[in-house]
Amino acid sequence: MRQTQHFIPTLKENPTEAQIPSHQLMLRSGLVRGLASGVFSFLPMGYTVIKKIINILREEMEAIGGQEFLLPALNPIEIWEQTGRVEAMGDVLFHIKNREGLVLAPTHEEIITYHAKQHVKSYRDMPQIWYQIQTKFRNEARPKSGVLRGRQFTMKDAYSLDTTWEGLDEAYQRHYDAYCKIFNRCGIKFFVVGASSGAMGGKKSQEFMVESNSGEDICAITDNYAANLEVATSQVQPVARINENLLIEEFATPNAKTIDDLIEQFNIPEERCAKSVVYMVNDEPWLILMRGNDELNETKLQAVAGTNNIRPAGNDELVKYTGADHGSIGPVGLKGNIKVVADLLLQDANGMVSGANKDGFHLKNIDLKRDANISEYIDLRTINEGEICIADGQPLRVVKAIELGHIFKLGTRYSEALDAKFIDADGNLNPIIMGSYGIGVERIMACYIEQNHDEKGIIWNKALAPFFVHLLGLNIHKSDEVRAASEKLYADFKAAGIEVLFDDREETAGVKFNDADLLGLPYQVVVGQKNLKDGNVEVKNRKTDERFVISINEVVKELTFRD
RNA sequence: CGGAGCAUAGCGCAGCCCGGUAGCGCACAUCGUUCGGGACGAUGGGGUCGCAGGUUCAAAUCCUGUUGCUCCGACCA
Repeated sequence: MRQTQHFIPTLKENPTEAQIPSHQLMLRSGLVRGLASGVFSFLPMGYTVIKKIINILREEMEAIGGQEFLLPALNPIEIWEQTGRVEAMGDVLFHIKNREGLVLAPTHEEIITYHAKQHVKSYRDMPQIWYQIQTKFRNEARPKSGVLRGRQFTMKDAYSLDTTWEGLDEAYQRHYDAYCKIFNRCGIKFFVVGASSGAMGGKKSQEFMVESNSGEDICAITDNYAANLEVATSQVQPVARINENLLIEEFATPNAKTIDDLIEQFNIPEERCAKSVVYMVNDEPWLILMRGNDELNETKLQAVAGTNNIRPAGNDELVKYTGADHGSIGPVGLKGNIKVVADLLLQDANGMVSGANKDGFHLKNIDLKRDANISEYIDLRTINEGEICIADGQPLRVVKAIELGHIFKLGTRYSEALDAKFIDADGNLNPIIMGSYGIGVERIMACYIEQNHDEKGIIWNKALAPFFVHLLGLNIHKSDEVRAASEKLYADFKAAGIEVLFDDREETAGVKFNDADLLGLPYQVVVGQKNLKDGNVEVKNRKTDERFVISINEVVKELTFRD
C-alpha cells in the first residue's frame, strides 16, 4: 500500500481527551477517531488490525468446532423480558424510542437460546458450539479509556450447547484452551482469575486479564496464583487467644476516633483492636467486626449476604442500632437488634479492645466467645500487597487489570427461562446445558498497545501489525535513484507476499522516521542515497532497535524469514 | 447517578479576572533554500469563540440556562 494513497492521519500531539497510552497512540497513529463518548470510528489502518485479530479469533474458534453466525443487533424485547434481563441490565440496555418492542443487543445468550429452542430437539443434535463476531451495544454510564469501555464495540461471543454437565465441562475447557492460544498468538501477556458471574448468572466463570494501570479490575497475583481482589485470600495468622482472660472493662477514650488513635494513645497492639463497621444489608443492620485496620471487602460481604443491596449505615442509623457514633462502636452492649458477623481472623479471639457503644468509651479484655454474640465468622477482609500467597508462599502483588475475555458455565438458566429443551436417549425432556464465552475485540487491540509501546509509538508484532514492512523512500521526490530503487523494492515485497506500507510521500527524512516509529510496523526498510550508492538499504527492527545494512537484492529474502 | 474540570482554526493552547473589530505554535497551500531523525524564510487560506437566552452603545470576556467531552466516585456480561 502506498502511503500517498492510504488515509493515515497521524498527530504530533496528544489530543486532550486521551488519557491512557493505548488511546493516545491509537489516535496519534491514525487507527481510530472518536465520534461520541464511547463511540469510535476505525480508520483503514485500525480496521486492518481489527481484521487481523478477527482472523485469529475465527481460526481458533473453528479449531474447536465453532460455527459462525451473524445475529441481529436489533432484538425483540419480549425475549429479554422472558429471561428477566430487561430489568437486570437496567439502563445498560439500549431501548429504541420510535419502535416499541425492540432493543439493541448487549450480548446474545437470549437469541442463541431462541434458535436452539427452535431446532435443537434431540440429544443427537448436540454438542454444538455457536459463535459470532458482532457489534454489541451497551449504554455504559461512564465510557472511558478510549475503546476499553465503549457504548458500541465488537465482541466475539460463543455459546456451547450440551446434553450433560460433563459435556459443558469439556466445552468450557476447550474454550479455555482456545482463549490461551488466541491471546498467545496476539502476543498478549495475560493471566486467568476466578470471577463472579454478575448479571450473566451461572455456575462458574473465569476472566482472562491483562495487567495494566489503565485497568478497572484489581487482582492479586504471584507466578502461580491469580485472583480478583473481590475473592482473593492470603495467609495471615489469626488473632490468637491469650492465656490471661480478664474481665471486661470500660475505659474512657475521649480523643480516640480511629484504630490508629487507640494504638497511639493507649499503646494497644493493632491486632488486639477490633474495628466495627455497620452496613445496611437489604435495609437490615449488620455490624461487621474486622481485625485492627483490616479493610472490609464489600464484594465478599455481598457474596455472603446474597445481595448487591448493601451500603454503609448513616450516622442516624449508627446511633439507633448501636447507641454510639462511629469511633465508639463495638460488638458488646449493642442497643438495637443488629446482626454481628466477624472476619475469620478474629475467630474466638479474646483480650480484644473495641468500642463500648457509648461515645468516648471503649472496652478492653473482650472475649468474643464469652462477651459477644457473633453469628458467623467469614472471610471478609481485603488482602494487602505483600501478604503471603496461599498457593505458593510468595508475596502477593496487587495489580490493576483489564478484562479481555470471560468464560461462563451458564448451566440451564437461559434454556429454562426460554424453554429450550431436548429429548434425551430415554425419552425425557431436559433443558439444554449452556456455556457462554466472550472476548472484546477492540480490547485485544488496546491491551496489546498498552503492553507494547515506547515513547515514540506503537511496537506491533507480526501477528497484529497492519503491515509487516514499512518501506521508507527518503527524499523520493528529489532522487530518481531512490524513486526507482524503492519502487522496485515495493514491487518485490508485494511479489514475495510480504505486507508492505510504502512511504512515498514528499516528506523529509525526519518526518518519515518519526511517523514510522509512531506507526510501529515490525521492520523499517530505509532506501536512501547514503546506502544506495553501494547498492544497500538499511533495515531497522522496531522492537529491538537492531539496525543493519544489507544489499538491496537480499533484503526481501532476509525479511521473508523473520518474525 | 453524585463530585470536579474543560469547550476559542484540523491538533495543542493564549486571550476572559479588568467588555471595545480574535491571537500563537503545529498542520495546510504557493515559491525559494535545505535534504538520513519531526528544516528555514517569505506569502497565503481557514474560526458566527459549543449552543440558546439575558445585561450593555458594545460580549470570546459579565449573568442564566443548556449540550458535549474528560477526570474521580457509584455502576458494569
